[in-house]
Amino acid sequence: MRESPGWRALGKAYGMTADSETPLRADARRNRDQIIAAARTIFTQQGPDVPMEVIARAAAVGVGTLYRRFPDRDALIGAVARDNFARVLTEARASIAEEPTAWDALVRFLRQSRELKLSVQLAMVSPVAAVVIRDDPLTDEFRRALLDELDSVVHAAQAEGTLRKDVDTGDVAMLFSLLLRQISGDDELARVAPERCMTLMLDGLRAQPGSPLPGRPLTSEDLNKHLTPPT
Amino acid sequence: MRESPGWRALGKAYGMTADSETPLRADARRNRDQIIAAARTIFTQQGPDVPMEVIARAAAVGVGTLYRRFPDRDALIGAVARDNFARVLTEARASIAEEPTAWDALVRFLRQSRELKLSVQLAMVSPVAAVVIRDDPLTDEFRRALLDELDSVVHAAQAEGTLRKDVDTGDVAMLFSLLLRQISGDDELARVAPERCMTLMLDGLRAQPGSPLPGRPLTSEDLNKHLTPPT
DNA sequence: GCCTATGTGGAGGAAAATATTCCGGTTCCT
DNA sequence: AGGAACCGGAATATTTTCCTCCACATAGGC
Repeated sequence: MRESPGWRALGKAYGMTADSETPLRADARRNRDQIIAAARTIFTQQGPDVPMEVIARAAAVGVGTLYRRFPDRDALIGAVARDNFARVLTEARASIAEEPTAWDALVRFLRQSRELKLSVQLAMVSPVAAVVIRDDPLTDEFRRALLDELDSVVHAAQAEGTLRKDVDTGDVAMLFSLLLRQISGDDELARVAPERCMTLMLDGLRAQPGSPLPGRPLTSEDLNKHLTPPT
Repeated sequence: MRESPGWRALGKAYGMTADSETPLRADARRNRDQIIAAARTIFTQQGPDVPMEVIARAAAVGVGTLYRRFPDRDALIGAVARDNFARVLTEARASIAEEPTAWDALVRFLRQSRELKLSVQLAMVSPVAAVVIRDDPLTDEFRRALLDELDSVVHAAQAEGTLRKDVDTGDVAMLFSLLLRQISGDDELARVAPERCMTLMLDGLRAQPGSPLPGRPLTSEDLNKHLTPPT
């Protein structure tokens, strides 16, 4: 009868922010991290509506363990969101700090960041997750901080003359949020296409265009091959 | 016991291509069209995995009617796919015939075509639908014809000098397939964003950039408003 | 090494979502 | 009018998903 009343509610509101309650046994902590890592991957690919068991399997853990650590899906989503937003923020700051120009920082940030995908997915695509995020003050804080950083790069790039003046942070975020959905399959097309699209989109953003595209042009024959032969 | 053996298989393979079997009573035909129309809308928005009853309701029809006309989901998907591919093909040909330049034809085709969205969704995003399409010779024919048309516009635009030379039909299709997923919600952001993205992407494709963007720049504050206040 | 609080896996029953059948009643067509 | 074709949706079957529970395992202080 260890559970005092309100324990669950507290856990759900603030999550396990490292310092909460008893400091988890070593293996428990490891499992918890695996769960979040697995959920991060799967949420990115399939959205936050996948059955809990899928996540448990991917984390090499029993469903029981998952439920013990996260009382319901919302708790899990919340934890993943906090973790993910923090990562994105870190990446953004690193880009800004390490790249010579604002444009380079922007490009690096957008290119390297698979994490960003998940953030946008959680915040803007999935209605369920959006609610969870709105109700979690910590996540909300991360989100604000992130947007501040983005704002500063975007405006700096415009001051540099590398980013067109008729867009703003919202446009940039929206544009790249479109890279969300994966093409099904795992052939060359599915692998190369996102990079090419990314480059084309960056050319669209740039004040003057002209970047070379990676890979070779994808023809309609490529699409055919993607549709027909696998089996 | 009207159903001779093989009837279902035949119906599934070729679908009701207007001339199949007995020519359907008037009300039946009407209902069938409503079903396909409804399915088209819903598939576009939510993908082809929605419960059958949702489609029936949207078509103002009982589930029974739906199942009578389409023995299973695959049959429905097949019918919608044929209908949709045919529409896209028509739109493509109209664009090519009526626009003065290849670039204009391309832009019009990509802009106006909500249908295209569904085609790409069915053919490339949903694995289930992809299988159905692959197994249906008629749909396959449509798809080839469509890609031929696309090929010709793309190459014509390149010959004109309006489309960059380092892309091909596959790139164009992929890029716009990204416009698939909607942002959740129905506020200004959700309404304006797609158009802006479309224009940015076209700028990225264009040999020289410079189109004015519709609407006003979306700021990070716009994103905030989208996330917080509704209720 | 031993002991116990803490943690684990996953079977299994409850609940929800979805698919599919069936038939009394209605509508079209000649 | 009259019969074949068709309709709606309640009822039933099936599948998916959730979540609890407990016999067994392990970490880690002593």
